[in-house]
Amino acid sequence: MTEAELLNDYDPAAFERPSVTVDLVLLGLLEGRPAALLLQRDHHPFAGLWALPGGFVRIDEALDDAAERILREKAGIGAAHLEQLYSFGAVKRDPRMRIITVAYLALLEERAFAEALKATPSLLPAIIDVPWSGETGGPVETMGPNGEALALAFDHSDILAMAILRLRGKLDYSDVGFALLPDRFTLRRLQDVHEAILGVPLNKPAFRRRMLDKGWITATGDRQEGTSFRPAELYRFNRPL
Amino acid sequence: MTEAELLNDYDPAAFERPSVTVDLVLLGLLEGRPAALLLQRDHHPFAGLWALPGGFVRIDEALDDAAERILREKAGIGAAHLEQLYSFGAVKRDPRMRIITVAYLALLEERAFAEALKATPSLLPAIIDVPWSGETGGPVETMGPNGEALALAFDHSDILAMAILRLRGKLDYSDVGFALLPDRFTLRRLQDVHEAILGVPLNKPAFRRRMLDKGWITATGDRQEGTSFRPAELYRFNRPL
DNA sequence: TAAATAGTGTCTTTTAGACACTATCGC
DNA sequence: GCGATAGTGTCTAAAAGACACTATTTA
Repeated sequence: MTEAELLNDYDPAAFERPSVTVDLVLLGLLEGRPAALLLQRDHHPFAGLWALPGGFVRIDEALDDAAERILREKAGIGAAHLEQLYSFGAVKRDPRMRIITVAYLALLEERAFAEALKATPSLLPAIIDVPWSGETGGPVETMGPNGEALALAFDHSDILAMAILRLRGKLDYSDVGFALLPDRFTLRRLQDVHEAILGVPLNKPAFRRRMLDKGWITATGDRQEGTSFRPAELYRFNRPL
Repeated sequence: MTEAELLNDYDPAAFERPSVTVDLVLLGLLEGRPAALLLQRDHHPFAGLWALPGGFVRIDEALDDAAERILREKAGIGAAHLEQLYSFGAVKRDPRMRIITVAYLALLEERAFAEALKATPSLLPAIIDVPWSGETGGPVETMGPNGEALALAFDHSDILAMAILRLRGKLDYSDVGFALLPDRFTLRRLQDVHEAILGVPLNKPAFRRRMLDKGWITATGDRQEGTSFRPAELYRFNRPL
């Protein structure tokens, strides 16, 4: 290693710096299927295509804080399950300039999903088509409310695919499944969530047994209202995992 | 949103940019225990403490490429299992300036581990103490060859903890366990790797059954040599998962 | 009582743990 | 044969899938 290289190694000013953004996968359920909130781009590059909400990370702002801020600013949502997903750093992922993006996954329950749509009407809920491609997440397809395919900007379809993959992996041993549901929910709804994310039907008795045996949920004693059939019992998630 | 804010949203030059680095967790096995290769810092900040090898991401270099380059430059290793771990972006994680780091996990088999030590003698193999803290990864402790505790610079002990956590999570359904072993290995060695990473003893017959039933490994017909007891059969990993 | 969904009982299959047993090598 | 580790057979326990059955509500 030459003296110059050694210096470079310790002198950050010697390197041109990339921009860093945070992009959010705002994930909720639409008609029982996983859906992400997207914005249509009206400028170059990728004008007309759909993109994840995002923004630049400020110089005095932690990554997690940037994600929370963008969640607030772009979706009007104060709190949600928010976790870092992956960082995307291909050189030409943005044709204008070097931008590295740190993708975050935000899980919105029904109400928060609806509120985001109201707070920011330009957000479009796009259903994510989740084929059962085994554990290895194949490419995902995105479609608008009328079933039309949506073309995504940048590498955002990769980011979406990564989000689904992450969800699948964590569904069985973490609390992510509950983050998409309101405080009180029926076991059937919980199973719907799992089936939507996994893209595969599950066995009802086995599912109920698993959920109850894990001690994750507690029966409230209350029941669903407004059904035209036997109302299901409402359960609550036991916060401390 | 005001006009100025809107502009800022699309004008990256309006934001001061952070530096971005890649840090590597060079993980191998030392005396059957997980160990990471560390460098002692000789400058401020954290002079004297131990740190993960790392370097700045160049403006025309993808994140993955930066990780590979640093693997080459700092450890003299051409190829290894390399995967992105997590991005660390607290504001003051480096007291000098804003640096966001993208941590990568490199899994080195015995031979590569030894070669890295030869190529870069300043690397110290530090054994990572892995208590069985359930699935939630508690803090990890690092110790030098004489069993003395090593203090780590920056947030690097968080990064190490994340690496162990990731390994544990993927051990059972991915090929990471094999990345720490040479081409041909005995079932006992494979079980040792799993036990070292999980920090818990495993059942021998069950372990063998699992590995063979999954179709991940094939018997070579050859046997270990140079033992003073019954030599074990050598197996090979079936690359395509 | 019919329709619809909630919720359960139980049999089978699969998978994992326990543990002792046999096998095979060098010496 | 001894010491040491490789490798297996088998019982038991726990978990998951299949599938039909009962239960409870509204209309």
